[in-house]
Amino acid sequence: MNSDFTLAIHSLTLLALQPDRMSTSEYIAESAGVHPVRIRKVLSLLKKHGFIKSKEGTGGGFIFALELSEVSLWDIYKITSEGALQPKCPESNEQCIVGANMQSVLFTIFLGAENHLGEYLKDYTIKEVVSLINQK
Amino acid sequence: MNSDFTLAIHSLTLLALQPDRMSTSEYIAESAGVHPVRIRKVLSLLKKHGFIKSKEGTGGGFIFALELSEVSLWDIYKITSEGALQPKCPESNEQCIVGANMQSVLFTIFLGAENHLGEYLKDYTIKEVVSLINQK
DNA sequence: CCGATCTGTAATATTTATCATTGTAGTATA
DNA sequence: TATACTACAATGATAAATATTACAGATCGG
Repeated sequence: MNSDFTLAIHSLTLLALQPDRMSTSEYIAESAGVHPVRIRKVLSLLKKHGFIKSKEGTGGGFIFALELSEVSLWDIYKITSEGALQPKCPESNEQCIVGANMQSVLFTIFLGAENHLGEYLKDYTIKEVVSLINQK
Repeated sequence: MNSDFTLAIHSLTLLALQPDRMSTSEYIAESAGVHPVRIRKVLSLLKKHGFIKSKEGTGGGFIFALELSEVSLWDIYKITSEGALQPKCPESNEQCIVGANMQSVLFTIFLGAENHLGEYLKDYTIKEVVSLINQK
C-alpha cells in the first residue's frame, strides 16, 4: 500500500487535534518523520478535494475544512492511492492464451476487490482514527 | 500489490491448462514475460504448500497437485503477499501522540482490511480464473 | 515597502526495492 | 555419462520511492 495514504491519514489526524490554528508542513513532517516537501505534496491533493484549507505566508499552514466524520479512509484512499491494489503485470506473451488475457482478467477481479475494500474503509472516518489514537 | 501474486496465478492457470504433462519454468516464464529463476522461486513456495508438484531432470517441471477449485486467490495471496496491504509507515516521532500511536492504529485497521479482502478473494479459485480466461 | 515566514512546484540526487543474470550443485532420464 | 531439468545463493542492473535543493509567489508585521 502506497505510503501517501498513510501520510494523508497522519496529517489529517494531526490537523484534527489542532482545530484552532494553522499547522505548518514542517510541524507535520516532524511528527510523521518525512520531508516537509512531501507533506506539502500530499496535502495539496487533500486541499484540491476540499478536505483542508491552506494559507501561505507568516502564520500560514494547513487546517481542517470539514467535520472529522465527513472524511473517511475510503475518501483518502481514492485520492491518494486509487488503483494501488492492481497488481502490475509484466508484459506477457500475446501468443499464449493465458499471457494474452491474464492482465484483463486480473484487472476485472481487482476492480471488484478495490470496491470491496472500499466498503470496509468507508466505516473509518478521521473521527474514529482520532478516538483510536486517544485510546492508546 | 506484489507481483509474485500475479505470477503465481499466471503460473497456476497455465498449469491448469496442461494437466497431463510437466511444464518447465522456461515455458512458464515465456508466457509470463519474466525470468525463469523468478518462476522457480515463486513456484517453490506453491510447492511447499502442496498446490503443485515438481520434478527435476529431463522431462521434469511443474504440475498441478490439486483440483482447480481447491485453490483460491486468497490461498495464493496468503502465501505470496500476506501483509502486502499494510502501509509501510516511516519511523515517526515518538514524542508526538499521533506519531507514537499511528502505526499501531493503522496496523489494526489494515489487519481488518486484509481479512475483508480475503472474503472477496475466497470466491475466486483457479477454476474460475481458467473459465474467465477461456471466455475472452 | 522590506524582511521574514510560509505554501507551491519543479528539478535533481539519493536511497531502497524489484528484478534479471550468472554460477554452481543436485536430480532424473535415456 | 551426457543432457535437461529444479534449487538456490550471490551479484548486478533497473526502476520506483523518497529526500534534497532551489526558487517563485503569498502573507504578515514592522
